Amino acid sequence: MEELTDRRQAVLGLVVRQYIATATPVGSKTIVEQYGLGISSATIRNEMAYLEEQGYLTHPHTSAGRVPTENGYRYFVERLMGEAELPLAEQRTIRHQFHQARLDLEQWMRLAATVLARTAHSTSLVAAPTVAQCRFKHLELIAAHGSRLLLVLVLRGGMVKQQMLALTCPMAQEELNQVTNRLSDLFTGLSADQIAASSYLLMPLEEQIVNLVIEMMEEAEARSSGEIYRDGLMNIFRQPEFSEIENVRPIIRILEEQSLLEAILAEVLNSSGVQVIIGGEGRWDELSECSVVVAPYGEAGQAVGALGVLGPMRMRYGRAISAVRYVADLLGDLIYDLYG
Amino acid sequence: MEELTDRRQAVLGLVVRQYIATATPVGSKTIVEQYGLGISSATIRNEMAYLEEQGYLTHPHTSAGRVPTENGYRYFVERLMGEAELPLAEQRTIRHQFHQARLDLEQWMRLAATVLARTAHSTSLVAAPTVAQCRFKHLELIAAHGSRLLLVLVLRGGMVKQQMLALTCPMAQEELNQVTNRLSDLFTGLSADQIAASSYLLMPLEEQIVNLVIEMMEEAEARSSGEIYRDGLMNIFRQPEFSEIENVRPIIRILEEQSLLEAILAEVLNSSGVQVIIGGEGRWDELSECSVVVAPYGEAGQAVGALGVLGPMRMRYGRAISAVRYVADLLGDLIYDLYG
DNA sequence: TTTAGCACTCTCGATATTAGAGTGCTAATT
DNA sequence: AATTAGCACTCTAATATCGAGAGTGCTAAA
Repeated sequence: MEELTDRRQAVLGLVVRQYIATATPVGSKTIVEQYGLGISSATIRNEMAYLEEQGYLTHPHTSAGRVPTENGYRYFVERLMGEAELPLAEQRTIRHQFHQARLDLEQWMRLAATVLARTAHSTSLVAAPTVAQCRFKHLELIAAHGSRLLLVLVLRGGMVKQQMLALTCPMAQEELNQVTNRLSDLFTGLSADQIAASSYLLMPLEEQIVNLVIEMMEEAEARSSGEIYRDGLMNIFRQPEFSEIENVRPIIRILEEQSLLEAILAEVLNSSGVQVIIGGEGRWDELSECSVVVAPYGEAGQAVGALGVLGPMRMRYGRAISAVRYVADLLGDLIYDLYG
Repeated sequence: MEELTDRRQAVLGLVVRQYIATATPVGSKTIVEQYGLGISSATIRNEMAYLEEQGYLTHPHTSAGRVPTENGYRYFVERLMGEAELPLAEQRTIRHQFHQARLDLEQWMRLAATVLARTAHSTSLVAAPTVAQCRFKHLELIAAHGSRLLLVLVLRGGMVKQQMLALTCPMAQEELNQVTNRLSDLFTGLSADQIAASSYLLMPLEEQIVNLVIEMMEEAEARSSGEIYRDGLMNIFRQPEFSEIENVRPIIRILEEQSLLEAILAEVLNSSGVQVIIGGEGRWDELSECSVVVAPYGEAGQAVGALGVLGPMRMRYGRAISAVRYVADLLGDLIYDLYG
């Protein structure tokens, strides 16, 4: 990405902004009329031709205005757009909404999705955080009807997992309490691996329970276990580029295909800060007409999740980026505050 | 809904079937060619005119074939379609999928949504069951970092709720255990109302916890607390009637508007058996172009949920109804088996 | 009661036409 | 050397026209 003269940068910036605002190819005359740079339309045409040659703009057809290419958008986002923060009033509103929600991760996820969708006028995606290595904190066994058993597993950090279990023969709650106490003593603070590696003498029942506990802990560590919260699907269909159903189909597919979303969100987990993926960038052709703005949140190396928005390439990047950044930071703080 | 002669019923049935299959207005000639009733096209035209007069068919325009009206579909579903069961092979596949999933309500919900969407070729909706009146079974208080407290509430029937709680001052796990024991003794088997009405002498901490417990139990009883699982959004967009984006918008709105879905699903909770709502039936104009097939599942009066599919009016009702019925029954059995 | 026959209506696709927007180039201007 | 006015040229998108074809409703005959 080479240097452009100031004037060319200005022209590129204006074309991108104008196209984002109107969804219509922008002509040289429009630029002069809207933003008059003290320059004639002919000069702008020359500059546009140069920018096209360099791969920042295209023509839908001979006699139409210019449209940014993926590279054009990228240059815009990286060099021209400038940093923006969410307006303070909006920040306050968002913060307020989170603080008056209950201390509950699931509620927060849902709220984050809603807030992001509304703030960025896009479709939002929020993946719950997963812990890098979770540790046993507490186990509870509760006799249910028949020989059913409810196993409640609490992990350090406050994550709770539950699972029903069918035994071969019913057990009294008394016995279960003994098992609970014994296992809790043995395993408190251990990771799944450590539990698996430990070789205590276990009774068959205990064996069965321990295996399930290990399985549950491993699942908690696995990405892909978590749900992905979505909102604002409507927003994306309001955009004129999706007035044709064929353009909509890939989007729906993306949003329904859990694994694809996970792949995209996983990408960002090991990095930090907001990332902008424009038009799939060759790696995801399903996203060819879209852009994604994502960021990880939470404590690096410990519990991290990812959130972001999905919209047409013609996205208001400033707003999207600042919204994603703000919500990610906020959610990180809240989680840190809740779970330590 | 008056009686129709056999021949008129036959014609209506064929028109509906043909239209469902092809999405094209069906003319008298098509009927003769496809299904030859030993009758000329002119006679069929007469019968069609009569059926139109009675409100079972319409014309998109003078020179097009006939299209069923909402009443036409309703007559078809109620009188002409006949009962159908899912093919045994398919039943077996579905049952197998459920049995090899884990004993976990959430997994089942998700699976039910997937299976329904695939089997009925529509968009599916599955609302988790809510209990009419839930009863306290077990409470666990777990000290978290700082003065945070994790409260795990188990209800009779195996539902588990968790909630973080911020105390004014930190408490040792010992003390918490005492509180746990005391409250568990007092409240086991009681409903939220009964707990609220009981007037034991409680310490401020206990007071706080009890209030939260009541709140959690009430929330568990409230409809609208539960998530609604969806799947197969794609299926609906494959239908030719949704090739225009304007027709799609209301659908998306329905699927995003939690409250609307709840209203529809709630409708069915107090009835029993599969219900077919064709074209909103005047009550939901958002559904004007769609049909919904829903059924409750679970134990009436105890834990009931609802599930169904949403598709174009031109839906394969036989398949949809049998799929919904089968999955509802299966899920009911599984839940009964799991929770007693 | 059914049906053959026919005039009539309306849609859908193809084709033609036109207005307008925007470009690229050339020659003049600064 | 850079900028700009001017103009020919291209392409789209909207609109109008037209004919083929599908399907109806009606009438009169079987």
